[in-house]
Amino acid sequence: MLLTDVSRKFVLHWGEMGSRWGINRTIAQIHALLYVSPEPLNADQIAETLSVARSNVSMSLRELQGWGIVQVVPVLGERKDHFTTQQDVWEMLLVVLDERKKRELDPTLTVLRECVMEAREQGDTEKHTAQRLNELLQLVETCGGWYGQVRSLPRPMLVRFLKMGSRLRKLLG
Amino acid sequence: MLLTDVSRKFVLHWGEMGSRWGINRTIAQIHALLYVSPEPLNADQIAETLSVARSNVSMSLRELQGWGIVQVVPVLGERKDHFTTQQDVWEMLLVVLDERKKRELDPTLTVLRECVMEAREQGDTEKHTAQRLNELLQLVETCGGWYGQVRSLPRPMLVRFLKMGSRLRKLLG
DNA sequence: CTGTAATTTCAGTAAAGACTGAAAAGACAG
DNA sequence: CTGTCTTTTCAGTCTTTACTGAAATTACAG
Repeated sequence: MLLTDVSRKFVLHWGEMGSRWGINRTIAQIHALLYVSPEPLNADQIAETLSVARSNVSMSLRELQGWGIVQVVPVLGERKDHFTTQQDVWEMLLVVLDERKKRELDPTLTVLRECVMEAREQGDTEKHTAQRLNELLQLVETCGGWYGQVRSLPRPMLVRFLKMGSRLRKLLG
Repeated sequence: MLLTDVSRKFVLHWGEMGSRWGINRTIAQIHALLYVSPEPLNADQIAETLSVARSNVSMSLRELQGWGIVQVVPVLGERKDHFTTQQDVWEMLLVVLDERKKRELDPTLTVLRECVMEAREQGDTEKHTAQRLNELLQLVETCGGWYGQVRSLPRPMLVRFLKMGSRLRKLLG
């Protein structure tokens, strides 16, 4: 299995972007590879194509499955597990956002709430801190709530909403 | 300079979150520290409070200034540079999003456009790749365009928009 | 069961990223 | 200028994270 020029370019860039957003480079590359692959790949093919150890692929695939963007598919007449990724990019985006919300935003909300409470208990000593942290908490809560709203829109409406461009302003104005 | 319990908790958490999003832990901690500090701090104070080398603080502050979320403020009767961060959290969020768009989304757009073009040049060989990459490109373009729209709303309208919760659905329905 | 293929685990190692301290450069009062 | 205070740079080191390969485990056909 050899990557074409275009695929290689994409896979490398995707890996790079991943690592800038706190996602392991190899994991992002595997994801990219599966995304452009016309058919499901098995772990050996992935390892060979990306020149990484078989065991590394195994761990990375498990991670991707944990994120919910890669799944095992059976291939007729093949004993090895084969893997694909979501073909619908919007679904993929939402799944990733959900996961990051759960893993990072929600814990931050919890910590901020605790901090604001504790700061208030300290009275005047922490008045300023309480103030600042509360502002941040409001922001995070607002964004989280908004995301929940958007998330619950039926898919076509969501896409329509994002595509509506300059009409957004009119709508609100 | 010793951190209070609340501040320490917040600073540590913020550092942790930063590193999950591809931002150096120390840099995020410095940002958090400045955010809760009632008055501007100089580099030595920061270094002492967070127990990191003075030189590290220097580099990190420079990075934060590059992101546009920390600035130097002169303090009367003080020779050393003092630093603060945006007090308006919304402004802070937008500045960070702008910067990440510029650094990560825009380059990705460029690469995807190139890839789609190159794939199309290959004709049938890369038909599938062209297809997949184009879908991704559409997604990124849509999101980028949408952000541009939202970004250009006057601040109060933007906040109102994010806070509007369940009315969003009605508005679109 | 037994043997073979496939996958996972994990201790050890390699690579990447972050940090330090010493030295250089810059700023500025006298 | 000169001397002092401040900031920056960067080579070397340390820490963290990622990766490998050998061994253990699992899956399953015969």
